[in-house]
Amino acid sequence: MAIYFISQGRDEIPRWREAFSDARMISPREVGARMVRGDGVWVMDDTQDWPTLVAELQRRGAAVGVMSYSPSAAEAFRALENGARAYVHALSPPELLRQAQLVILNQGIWVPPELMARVVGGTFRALGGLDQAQPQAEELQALTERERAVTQAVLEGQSNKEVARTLGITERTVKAHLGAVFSKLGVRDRMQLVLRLAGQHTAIADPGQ
Amino acid sequence: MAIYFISQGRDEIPRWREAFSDARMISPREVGARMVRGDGVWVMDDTQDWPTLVAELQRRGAAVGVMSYSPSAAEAFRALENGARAYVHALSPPELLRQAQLVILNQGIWVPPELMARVVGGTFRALGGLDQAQPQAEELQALTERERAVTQAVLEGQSNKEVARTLGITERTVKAHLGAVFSKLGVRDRMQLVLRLAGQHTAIADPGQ
DNA sequence: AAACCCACTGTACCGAAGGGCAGTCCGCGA
DNA sequence: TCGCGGACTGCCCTTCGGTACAGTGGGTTT
Repeated sequence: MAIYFISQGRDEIPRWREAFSDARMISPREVGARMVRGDGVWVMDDTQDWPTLVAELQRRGAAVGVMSYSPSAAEAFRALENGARAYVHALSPPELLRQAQLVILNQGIWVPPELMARVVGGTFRALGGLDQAQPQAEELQALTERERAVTQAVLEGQSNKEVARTLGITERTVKAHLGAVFSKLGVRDRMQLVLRLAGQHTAIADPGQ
Repeated sequence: MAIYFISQGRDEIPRWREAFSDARMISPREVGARMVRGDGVWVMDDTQDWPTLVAELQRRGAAVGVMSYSPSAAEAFRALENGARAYVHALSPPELLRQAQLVILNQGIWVPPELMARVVGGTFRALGGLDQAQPQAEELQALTERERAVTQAVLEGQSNKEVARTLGITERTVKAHLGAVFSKLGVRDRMQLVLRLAGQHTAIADPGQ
């Protein structure tokens, strides 16, 4: 596993040399031939067309980090969107650089604390992180109280017999409720029910076990 | 630096114990008094009011990760919004858990590859470099080719008869494969199978060809 | 050649799941 | 008062799901 550093500027950064003593300076053209899956590559943002380069390296399995002398949230976004896993100030202390290096080599994302909130907050919502969560909750509104309770139990993997016992009713009644749920939600059986509502159980009122 | 684990469920996860042998199970009330700045805390999403707990722990300087049996983009978002630095499947292989642990202790963010794109934005081009990091793929690698195919179909809600038709085999054979899957993954029936692998079927769709 | 894994199939059994038909109780609105 | 919907139940039936027992055939390893 090798570490590479790419920059348009001819001089390397002392901090960086101090942080990664075994790393190698390399040109944007060379890196394509040298690097292998799992390598770490740090790209300075003064590099020609760095977003494209980052995307390419990432696609080929490298853990890519972007460095900048003048960090900005906008540029951090561009870096991350192109597959970079880290975005740091080029003059960060060596310990911090090593830390970021460690993180990205382990499939993590590293951004400066002050940008953290915007990275996790902004994009996610913009992309609709909550996409189909609402529709499902609405679907459940069509169910009666009892039907929801039965559905909840089924979503926990309980059999009809178990549901009957936990709700204090007969297995036949459980089947009756479930039948209503199936037709209301337009599913065939309990399998398709859990498939449709999987991961959504937190949205249903929790009976408290 | 200590590692804590918080869950409402009475049983701890073998995977987790295997990953962090020196970690300690702790209750939501105890953790406030015990933990100090820099500690790592893993919170299961079955914990009462976990988002608030996560926010509080994060505010006090802990590296917090959230675990779930049924990961979803929406829940990952909630976790990160509340200050968690990792969001992982509770049944992830130990190496992966240790990896995530390492990342969050170094101020990084760790999310499953399939959620990465949504956290970071843009299209999912992270696939190439991350294929070996998929937790569920790990889980399924113990299965044979045919067993995976059957599992895939079942995870789409197909009945045994339908699976048989789509794979061009007898229903009896489907049952045979499925039985093997059950025993290998330690589940009782298809219900448990779906509950365990739901939400990840997209990830196991392609390794076929 | 023997041992083994994988894919595949049949017969048979039993419990789970789903649903039709019928009926009871209760509360609520017209 | 009647009608209606929700919750609840019994009986009965069919299909589905899971498994035990019992193989066959192909491929690889020892």
